[in-house]
Amino acid sequence: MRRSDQVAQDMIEAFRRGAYAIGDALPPEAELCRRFKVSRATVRTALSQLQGLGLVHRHQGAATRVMATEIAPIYVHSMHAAGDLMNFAGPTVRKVHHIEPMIADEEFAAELDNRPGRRWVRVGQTRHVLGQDVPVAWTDVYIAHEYGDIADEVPAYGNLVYTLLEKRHGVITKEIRQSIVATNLSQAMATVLRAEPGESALKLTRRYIDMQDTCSLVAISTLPSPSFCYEITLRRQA
Amino acid sequence: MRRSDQVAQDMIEAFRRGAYAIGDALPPEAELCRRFKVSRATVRTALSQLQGLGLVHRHQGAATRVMATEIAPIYVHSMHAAGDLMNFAGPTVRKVHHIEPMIADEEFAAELDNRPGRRWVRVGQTRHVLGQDVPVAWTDVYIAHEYGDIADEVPAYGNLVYTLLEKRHGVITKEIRQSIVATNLSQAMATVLRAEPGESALKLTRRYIDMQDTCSLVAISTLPSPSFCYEITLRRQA
DNA sequence: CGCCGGAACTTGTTCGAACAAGTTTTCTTG
DNA sequence: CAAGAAAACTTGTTCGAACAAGTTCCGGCG
Repeated sequence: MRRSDQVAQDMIEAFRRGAYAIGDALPPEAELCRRFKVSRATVRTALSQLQGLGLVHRHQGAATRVMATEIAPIYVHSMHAAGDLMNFAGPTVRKVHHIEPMIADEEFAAELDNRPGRRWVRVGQTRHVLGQDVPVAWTDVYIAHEYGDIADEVPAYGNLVYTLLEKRHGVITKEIRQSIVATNLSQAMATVLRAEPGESALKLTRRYIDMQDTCSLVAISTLPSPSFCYEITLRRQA
Repeated sequence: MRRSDQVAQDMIEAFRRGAYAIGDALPPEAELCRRFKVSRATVRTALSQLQGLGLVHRHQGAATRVMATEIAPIYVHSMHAAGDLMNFAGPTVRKVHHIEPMIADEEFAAELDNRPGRRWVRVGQTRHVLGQDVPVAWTDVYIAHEYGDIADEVPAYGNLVYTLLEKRHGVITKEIRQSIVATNLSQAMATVLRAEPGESALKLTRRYIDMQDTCSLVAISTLPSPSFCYEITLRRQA
């Protein structure tokens, strides 16, 4: 175990024991060095960890103070937009199969935004690992009719479609709601993805919500089982 | 301005200029020291910043590699630990079926932490919606042998197991890595979950990582298809 | 040809030291 | 006594160095 981890753990234990009250000043770093018999670099690494856990507050010149004695159990998942939304093994490229206007019927609206009769442009595409012929996913991208003009740009666009919506129409995506369900491959889907019908697959639905709480972009991806694993890392927050 | 900030800024500028392609290795730290005429500590501080921005990946022994050349907008998903990790419709209760020691063979270690021969205690359990007889999920919880004593406490413990690990042994969970794959129900699993064999299901694997980057707890859940949908909302950060 | 061990290389951790920069305390002075 | 200046103290940043630990590469051996 790293020495800095040992120091951090000892201090967390001391907090738990009630050695300090909230607001109390910790001993100076120099004192902690003597007490734990380590260098200042090690003490500072340990204090950084406590700071990261939200246990202490540090400020140049002032003593380190206790903010909390218990670790608040909040985890965050941060994600770089273009990054792990579609996190396959390595970069993938898009191959557009068709672009067509459509109108959402009752049933279909439930999949999109619960507004039957709304007009959309559907872009059907596959995703491929560079150089590979077999696709790793099928995705239907639904673009609201009023922004449908960007559909023609999609085939030659390397990035995710929502960034195009932002560039061309200034529609800022405020949040992304993603849901994941398991499904069995349909006959048609199995043919496109070169897999067996009935095989298990993940269905990812992503709804992009803008500043007006309107959803103008929906992407529904189907990913055959063995080729895909959806990973998230949740980090403890300050 | 701090020297480390200056170095970081210069490197970000170099990325923007296209000096490196994605996947390229950066020069070694020693080379960067010479180039910027600063100490290794300063270079490392700057590289940490780039890492925090998601621009580079660092790993002991291997060269630092470029992950992205532009700083992408970040979306965060924050979550209360005990909350939506297992977010079914309403609260669920645990029902423990068996507790047994085991040793990870080659194949199984791949599912856990890639350390064959490590000893674990397996707790097999189902989850039930309050008052319902049919389970909504089967979960195998793997506890590292050195903390195996907490296994006996699990059946009567209402919370998630990792909080027990924290309480009894002071093992702080720094991050949770969750992966989701689609699978078909095995005969045995179908029987327990009262479903049809071959039906699609989600397999959730959660690895709890502590401060030393060690994994001492793994939970593998199987959730039959229609009863479960995994939802996340990602918000743009301020 | 493939496998394995070792050498070379790269990043991670810790040490001791010095100075910079901000805060708190003490003391001087009006 | 109060206000301001100085001193003492504390954390922040950087340096140089050494060793630990992991990865990559190359060459020898079967």
